[in-house]
Amino acid sequence: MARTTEELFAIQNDIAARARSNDTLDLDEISLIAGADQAFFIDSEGKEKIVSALVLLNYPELQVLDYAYAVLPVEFPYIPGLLAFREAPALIAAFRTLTTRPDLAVIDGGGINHPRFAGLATHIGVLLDIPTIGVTKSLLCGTGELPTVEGDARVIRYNNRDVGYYLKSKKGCRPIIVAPGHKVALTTALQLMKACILKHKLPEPVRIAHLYANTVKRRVTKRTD
DNA sequence: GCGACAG
DNA sequence: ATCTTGTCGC
Repeated sequence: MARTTEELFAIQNDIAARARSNDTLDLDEISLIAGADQAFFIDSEGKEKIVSALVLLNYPELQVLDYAYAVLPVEFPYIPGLLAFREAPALIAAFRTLTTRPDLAVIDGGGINHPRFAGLATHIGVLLDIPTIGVTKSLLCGTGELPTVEGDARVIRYNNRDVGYYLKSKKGCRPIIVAPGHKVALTTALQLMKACILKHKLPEPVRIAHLYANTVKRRVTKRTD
């Protein structure tokens, strides 16, 4: 049976309480990073489906080592603040197909920069017990100045707490938002994402995962006659 | 009550 | 997120 908003809020409060804001890994212990992103489509039966795509990269080289994905029916609507209940199931299914465990997962979605400090990245990190960082292109909540110089970052605050950063990743591009998800410190999240910016606005893990999500989507929606 | 609101 | 071609700028 469907759960009430109060129950979903309670789940998020519990996840936020279980989330760790300190580093669990030393920077030099990170060698395998996962990037995650989702794409949606309507199948031949008119059913809405979600594609959760994962890409594995070595670090700090950032070369693609492997890909993985999962396609599931969508059973929850998009509601700001409750994104995890819509996307986490498929994302977790995709992670379960991996034979190796990444040291860190960069997820396209928020982290602790969330009304209840439990965005998608935090949700996934706590449930799968992996260090995570959330990256988004727009803000759900919080405030912060917008950096204008490439490479510069400004803290984002919410409820009197530092919850992430605006990062001017490239000239001519609006700043992206970087936030800790689970088991990664605030400054470490920023440092790592800066190291993952190559020639594009988005960090390599999520940028490539986004491309792969669309590749899978096109593949599964391609007519087979 | 009104507006804002990750993907 | 998704519907969609070319085009201007870094």
